[in-house]
Formats: sequence, C-alpha cells, structure tokens
Amino acid sequence: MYHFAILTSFDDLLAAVQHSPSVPLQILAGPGSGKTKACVLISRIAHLILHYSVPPESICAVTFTNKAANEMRQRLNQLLGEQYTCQIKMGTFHALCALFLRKYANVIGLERNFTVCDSEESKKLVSGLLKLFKDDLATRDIILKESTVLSMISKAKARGLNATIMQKECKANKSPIPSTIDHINAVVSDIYESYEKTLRQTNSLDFDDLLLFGVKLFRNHSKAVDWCHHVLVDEFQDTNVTQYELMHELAVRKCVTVVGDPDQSIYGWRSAEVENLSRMQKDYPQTKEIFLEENYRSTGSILNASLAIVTQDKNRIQKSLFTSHPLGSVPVLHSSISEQDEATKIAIEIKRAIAYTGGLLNYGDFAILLRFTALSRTLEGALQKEGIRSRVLGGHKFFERLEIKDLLAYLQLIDNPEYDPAFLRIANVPSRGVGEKTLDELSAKARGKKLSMLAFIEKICDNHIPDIKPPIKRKLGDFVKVMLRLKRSASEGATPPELIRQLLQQIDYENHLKRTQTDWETRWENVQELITFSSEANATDPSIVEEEEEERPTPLRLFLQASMLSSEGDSQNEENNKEKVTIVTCHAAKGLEWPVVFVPSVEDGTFPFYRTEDVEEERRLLYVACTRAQCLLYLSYAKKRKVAGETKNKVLSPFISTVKSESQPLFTDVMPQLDPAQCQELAHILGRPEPDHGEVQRQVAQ
DNA sequence: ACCGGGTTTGTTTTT
DNA sequence: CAAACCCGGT
Repeated sequence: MYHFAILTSFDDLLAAVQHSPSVPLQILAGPGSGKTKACVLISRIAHLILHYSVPPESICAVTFTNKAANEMRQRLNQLLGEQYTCQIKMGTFHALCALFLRKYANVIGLERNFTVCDSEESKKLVSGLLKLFKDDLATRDIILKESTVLSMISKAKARGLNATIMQKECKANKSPIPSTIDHINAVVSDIYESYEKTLRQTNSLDFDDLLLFGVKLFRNHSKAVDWCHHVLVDEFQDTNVTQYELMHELAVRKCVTVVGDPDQSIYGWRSAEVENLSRMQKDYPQTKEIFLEENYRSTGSILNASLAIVTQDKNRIQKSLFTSHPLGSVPVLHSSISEQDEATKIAIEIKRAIAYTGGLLNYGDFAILLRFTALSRTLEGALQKEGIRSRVLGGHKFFERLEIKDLLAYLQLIDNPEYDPAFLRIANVPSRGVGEKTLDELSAKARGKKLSMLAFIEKICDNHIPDIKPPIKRKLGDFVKVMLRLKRSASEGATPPELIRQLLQQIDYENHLKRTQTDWETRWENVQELITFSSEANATDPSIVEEEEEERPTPLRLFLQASMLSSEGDSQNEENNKEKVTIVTCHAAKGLEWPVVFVPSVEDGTFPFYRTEDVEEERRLLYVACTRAQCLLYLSYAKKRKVAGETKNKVLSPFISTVKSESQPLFTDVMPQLDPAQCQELAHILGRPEPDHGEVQRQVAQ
C-alpha cells in the first residue's frame, strides 16, 4: 500500500524506508534524490506503522517548517487515512515544544497561557534596553545595533548559555586593558539578563525559549516523553545544538531516523551545526548511514555545473551525485549592464521559452531565486511590464504584516494580560493621543508597582491610583473598556472569528486603516483573510489527546500559537499560481524544484553576501539554488547595480569565475535553442506530452 | 513638551 | 516596506 509513495524502487531508497526501527539511521540525501518527491520520510513512517506495528501516537516527526509538516500530514492522510495520521506528532521543533509546554506548563514553572514572543517584539524589547546603554556606548565610540545584540543573545541561547554564565565568562575573559570587544560583551550580557527578566515578567517565551524550556521539560519529566517510540528529523543539517538535545531527549528508546545533506546546510547564521551528524554517530554508535546519491530531478549538465560550484569547498564531506537524465542544455551565464537590463532579459527569455515550447511550459514552471528579498523590486516591475504575472513566495509573511500584528496584539492581550509588548503596540492603535513618551513613563511606573501595564491602566481608570495626570485616564478609558468587553466575550466562549469581528467594530479598524495607510484596501483584505484563517485554525492544529477536558487550550490560544509559528506567505490561492512566475529567496526555495530556474545577481557582494560570516555557506546557498532546476538553469549578473541608493560597479561571483574555464564548458552565454529536439528532451524529463509543432509556430509568430 | 502626519532611507537569510 | 527622522500644530 505504502509502495504507492515510492515512485522508483531503487535499492537505496527501499533500504532506507525498510530499515529496522531499532537501529538509528542517517539518510544522507543529495538534492533531488527522492527525499521529497519519493518522500523517503513519509514512506518510512508508513512502513513503521504498517510493517513494524509502531503505534502512530508514539511517532514524532520533525520538519523544518510547519508548512512542510502540513504537507507531510496530507500525504500521509492519503496513504494511511486520517484516523492514523492525526495521532502522529508532527511539526517543527518549535511547534512541538509549544504543544507540550502548554500541557505541562505547571510542572516547569510556566503559566499555561504564555505568549510566544516573535522576533519583531524581541527586537523592540532589546532596542528599549539598548537605549539605556546609549550614552555609555557613545563615550567609548561604540555603535551597537539592536540586530547585533539580538543575534548575540540568540546565539548564546542556541548554545544553551544563560545570562549569568555569559556575564561570568565576560568577567573571566577580561584582559587587563578592557577592549571594545570586552565592553560589548559586558553590555550584551547585561541586556540579555534584563531581556530574560522581561520575558518572564510578561509571561512569554521567545523562539529560542521554546526549545530551551522544551529540553528542560523532556529531560526532567519522563512522563512528557514516555509516549515517544520513534523520532524522525528532516533537514537534519540545519538543526542547532538545542534542537539536537531535544531530539536526544525525545529518543528515550534510541530509535531515531534523520534525513539531511551537509552540502545543503544554509542556516549556520541561525546556529545550525552540521557537526550534529557526527555527534549523532558518537551518541548512537550503531548508527547506520545510507547515501542517496542518484538525482532524479536535474539534467546532467545542471548537475555538473552545480557540483563544480560546491566541490570548490575543500573541507566538504566527499559525496558523489549522478543522474540518469540526459545532459540537456548547458546552463546559461549572461551579463547585463544594469539590474533593469537583467530583469528585462529574464522577462523576455521567459516569454521566448514559453513560445518555443508551445504550451509544454507555463508560467508556473519558472522560478527566480534571489539572495535576498529586496532584489525582487526590479524583477517584479520588469515582469509586469512584459505582462507576466508573478508571486513572491514568503517575501513578507502574512503574520508579520502590521495590520495583522495589530489585531493579534489585541487578542494576545485578551489571552495573556501580562504581555506588555502587545499592550505597547496597540495602546495607541487607533490613535488615542498617547505617544512614545507617555507610554515610556507609564511603563516605568507600572514596573515600579510590579504590575502589568494593562493592570496598571485599569487601576488608574478605576481611580485606584490617583497620581497620574487626568488626560491619561480620559485617553485610555475607552481602550480599557474595549479590552474588558473582549475579555468577557472570550470567557463566555466567543470563537476567534467572533472576537476579531467584535474588535474590528469596536475600534473601527477599517477607518483607522483608511486614515493611516495608502494601500488600505489590500490591508483590509488581509484582515478578512485573518478571520478566515482563525476559523480554520482549530481544525488543522495537531493536538494532544487530553485526559481532562478543561486542560485543552482554548481555541483562541491555539489560534494565536498557530499564528506565531506559521511560515505561511501571503496569497495561497492555489488556482492561478500555475500562471504565475515564482519569485523566492534561495533559503525559502530549499526542498522545492522547477523546470526552469533563474538566479540573478550572481555577483561578488551578493554571492557571497558582503556581510557574511561564512563564505562556504554562501557557496552552498548558490549550490542549493542551482540544484532546484530540472531542465533549464540561467545565472546572470549585472555590471552596474544600485545598492542602498548608490550605483556600484559589480563583478561576477568568485564562486562562478573560478570554475567556468575548466575542461568542459560548464556554462554558456548562448541562450538555449529550444528546437524540436530540445523540446522533446524537455518533455521526456518532465514526463509531459510533447508539444505540437503547429502550436509552437503559432506562438513563436506572436 | 508632545503628537501625528508626511518624507527619507536603507534593507540577508527565518522558526 | 517599515523604521527613523523632520517639522508644523496643539
């Protein structure tokens, strides 16, 4: 039955799927090796259940995004039926931790209604704390950005270092003459301490906390992990130390399957450690390795060019890769005089390819892979000019839009009145004449009284605290009333969509958008979409079967949690996506594939990115991008590009210039002919019917 | 002194 | 696209 999932019956794939559950397994799967398409992991889960009789509720499958988890769940539904799959624990490490932390909150000293603090709020918190050190830093001529502080804190957390340890380390390492680095470390560890204190006081956990508290829970409370018989981890090369520890704590029975590819590790900047592969071999000495080296995706020449790029990394773990597909056309490398020129060339080439393949390819088969999202502006413009529709995948994510975050902040405050970040966000939305200064003052006073800001303001409005100027009470009185009404509705069992509708009406949010945003129409549409999402959230959320009914999180809490951990992009209207060219970052393209792939801006400074800490990781990123292509691959660079307002001269990426003149031509500057023979080959690789010659000629004529 | 609306600026990658 | 900045109005 599950063989349905395996498109090919090759030995290695089968061995990986059927491997004994009790022997730890590492599947090292190169790009296009059937990791996703033939879904090794999905087939293995099915095999564990059907053949080895592993109970579905004792399986834990960890994916890199929650979107991937949803897809996995859907495909398993088709194979096994929903009654099995709904019991499997599936999701990102973050989502799984959140799930169990809610259930066992009291055991490790958390409130059940903790809020997940996303990176935007974390950044605001850090930024507020950093201001306290501004003068001190200025006297030493140190510029410290909040993003730097944030990433230093996050890195410390990912390695499991708390603020106290960090402070001790700083003192221990101090050289006789305090250097700038020492000073920065000292300041950051102080900010770290206050940051943690604020999170605890406001009953919230940031993304790193979810993992850290998860480890703490699983390590010290066996009943939280007893259920687990088998752990499977996808994208293992992108896990960090804490995530490894989570896996280790969950694997109480030492049954582990991981899938990964060191060549595709591109999240080092987020503290991912490829070394987790060797660490696992040490911790689980019996670990068996299975290499999947056959690529079922790309043509030979795409694979050759990609391998030429990644094998320049001398420290790379040696691994081969081959394909049964024909060589196909040689990847294109072309230059342009400007980014506009580059974008136009891409647009024209897309139209040409569609015409010359006479309906074999449509717009949905094309993807443009970018180093960072800001590069999409000119491309979107050029495509639009040529009448090509496009969609930006995961550009600015739905739940990060300001109108969505405003509304979520209200809901968060209903669920967790202590969550001051939400209060600070919405106290003046819509405008109530309470600005930054006033809020700072109120915040300090509330802290002095050891109250949450909402509780403090409520007291002022009830005349329990007299020492505030009358305007505050007048200005924020309405806000307090809105919150009270919403809280009452929620306690009376109002559903999330009902709460949102009530909220919209009470604060007249539509009017607020019209007043403050020029593009209020699309923003209002997003608000409507949020209502839709909120009504679906409970159904899709993986939930633990609760012994006691009242322990189950409220629908509101489930909805909020799903929102904070979602990676969903803007419009998922599946219908017309077939007619749209996909624009996506290389990072977000991981695991995806398209018949035709363009990678623009292959220039020094972009690949590798000029501020990178790890050049090899940038190389792997380009490798990941190139290996997304099935049939046609186009790299391009511009000789001049506008960077941060200034036009700069650019040169070809060293990743390419060092490989392009080897014995066989890896790249060509000639666009593919797309003659009948090539079309036939294309159709064969994609498994599609060949185009009709008459149709080709008709479209070319146009 | 503080708000709020308008303009400038400067952008990695994401749970 | 939103944070940072500026400046007129209260």
